[in-house]
Amino acid sequence: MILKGCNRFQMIGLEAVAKLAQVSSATASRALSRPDKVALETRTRVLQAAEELGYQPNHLASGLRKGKSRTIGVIISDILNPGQAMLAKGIQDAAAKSDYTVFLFNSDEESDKERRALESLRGHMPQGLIVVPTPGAKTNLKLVPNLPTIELDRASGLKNAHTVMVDNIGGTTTAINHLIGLGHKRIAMIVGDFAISTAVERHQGYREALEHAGIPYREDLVLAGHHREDGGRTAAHKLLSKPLKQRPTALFVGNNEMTIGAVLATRALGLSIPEDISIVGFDDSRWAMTLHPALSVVSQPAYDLGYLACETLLGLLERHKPPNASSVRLATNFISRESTAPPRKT
Amino acid sequence: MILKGCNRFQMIGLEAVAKLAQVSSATASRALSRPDKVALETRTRVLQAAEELGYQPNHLASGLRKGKSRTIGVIISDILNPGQAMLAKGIQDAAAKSDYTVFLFNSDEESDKERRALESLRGHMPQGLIVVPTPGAKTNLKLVPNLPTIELDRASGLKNAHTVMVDNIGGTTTAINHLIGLGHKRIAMIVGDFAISTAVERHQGYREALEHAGIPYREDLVLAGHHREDGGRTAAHKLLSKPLKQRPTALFVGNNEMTIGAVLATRALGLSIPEDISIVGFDDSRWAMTLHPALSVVSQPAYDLGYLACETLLGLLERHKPPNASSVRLATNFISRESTAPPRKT
DNA sequence: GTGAAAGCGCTAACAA
DNA sequence: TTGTTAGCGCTTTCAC
Repeated sequence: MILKGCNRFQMIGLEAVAKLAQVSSATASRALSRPDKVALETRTRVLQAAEELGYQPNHLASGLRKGKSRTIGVIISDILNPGQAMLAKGIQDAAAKSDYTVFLFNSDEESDKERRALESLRGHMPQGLIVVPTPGAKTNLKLVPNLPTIELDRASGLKNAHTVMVDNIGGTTTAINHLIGLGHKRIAMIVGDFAISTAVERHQGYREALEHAGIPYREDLVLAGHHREDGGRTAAHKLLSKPLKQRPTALFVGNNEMTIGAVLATRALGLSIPEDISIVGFDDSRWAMTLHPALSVVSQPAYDLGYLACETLLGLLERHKPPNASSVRLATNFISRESTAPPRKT
Repeated sequence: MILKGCNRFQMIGLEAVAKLAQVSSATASRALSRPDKVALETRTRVLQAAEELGYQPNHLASGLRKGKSRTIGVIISDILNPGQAMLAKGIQDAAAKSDYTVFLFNSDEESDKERRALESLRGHMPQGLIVVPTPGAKTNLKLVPNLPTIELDRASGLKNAHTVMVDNIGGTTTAINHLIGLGHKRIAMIVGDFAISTAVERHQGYREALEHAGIPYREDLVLAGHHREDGGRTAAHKLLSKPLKQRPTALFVGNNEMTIGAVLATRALGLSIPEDISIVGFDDSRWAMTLHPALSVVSQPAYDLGYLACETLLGLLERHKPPNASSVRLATNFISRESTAPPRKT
């Protein structure tokens, strides 16, 4: 035990500050965290001492004492997905503004990883949680009862949950209406996993828009792509291999990854966008913009979504009694680029 | 103080486990964290009690006591950059494997944000740090002396630093040699900020490759793009607006963001890739693949880089005396796609 | 192999 | 307004 403190890189404690300022450590603590409870003169002395010594509070100690830690847990589904990364950034920025620190995890859409993340998190005593729930979240979240939680981007289905999401139905109907407006009748959709609320809602939006326009819903034009590029490719391939008369003239794809697959499948089949097939994706990204032709998309305010989720959570933490379940919906924005055009005359 | 424990969502402590197992809390602690110091029979009893109560250790308490917390800090430059996101993912996965938890921060390449991140981090007593250093890191890192640190992707310039980077020089010379091999003579480069080591190294690789081939280095063919899309666009515009005889026939761009700008500038000028200009970027990404024509790039093993950095750090933490500064370089991989071709005959 | 007791750094009663 | 004191939950001496 020669180098006892070698692992502690922060050794100037409140005690030291208190001594230098010639007060008790209790006063020093108060001076730093509840200024109004201390004489101005004492306060300045303490602050100066703290400054001089380069004092940094030990959050582990104060967290232990207070049962709070100025940290929040964040579980997103996949940091590599630009939309999710944007969510994370919005959260980070909002958290930093209020001096909260973020524990970040990826679930990779796996319920199991989500559970493990929650287990890790638990011991660190975060004060709140923001989660993009996997299908298993309804069960997993029981691991952290009483932990104020915001569900982001989609809903786990848990009652009394606070959610921050986009208007998936509205976003989708806008996109579909755009296609209908261009004259499309055979509009296909590649949907995600119905265990995820966004997939359900986008599908619903698609259906509603068609019905509203008096276009019958056809099951054979709706294929599942399971949220992955591969799934999107396979589904698109199947849809676009139909005989010309049955082949859809427009394709709406329910998420980012699947859209890439769909575009690649289209290219592979030698079809051109938008002449042979109009395509609209959900969620904007760099590649959607730089793609040739540039992709029309329903874009989500991902940064704002993350930022708002975090602000909502921190709001919850301030008030002692969390209000009842809240549900926020942000509007999407349809961006018309080059991947949509009227169907080819037959 | 009616709902005393309402903020503590984890209330089953070691004490409770100990009582159920009919041992002292000291023994319970030992049973869980140093099994060999406890009789097998006692151990199983404790484990069972812990299981039964759903005991979860409080990392705040153990961290406080031990001066360690099973957390590491990670500061990347920008989570929205796919390469950086990939680094983060590699780190996360490696950390999770060893049951470490990650505090993630973005510096956005701003020295100031980096400093603030370090300040936040400090109080949480992370056991180590992985940082993609900003130009101010040399100063900022003094905030956390004694904190085992790995510099990732680039070097701060600090002596005795542990670094995990790619072979920027080798990667660049391969790319330039490829262009030279195609017959290019006027090869331009858009460089990054020389305050960042990768920019310096890539520039050096460019220079060396040219010299090695006997092509004179021309300052007017090297422009700074400051790492941003905008900078890339401006620089490319300037380079490609030269009279045909002086205009470069190939362009090597020093990073991701700038490459987008360069490609967009090229399109805006009505030049076609690769007929009018061959372009090679540094760092692969989804948009580079889906771009039309698909972009030839020097790709980096970003996931491995992150994973390795984290493993290196955790290795450092296990051994008590960290070894001397280490420096790891991973190889890059040149991916030839459609954006490079022989120069047009004049 | 086990228990009693001290204490990590901080904050919240309670007194003064 | 300030100091004294008693822990937060855990680990680690030091005895036994």
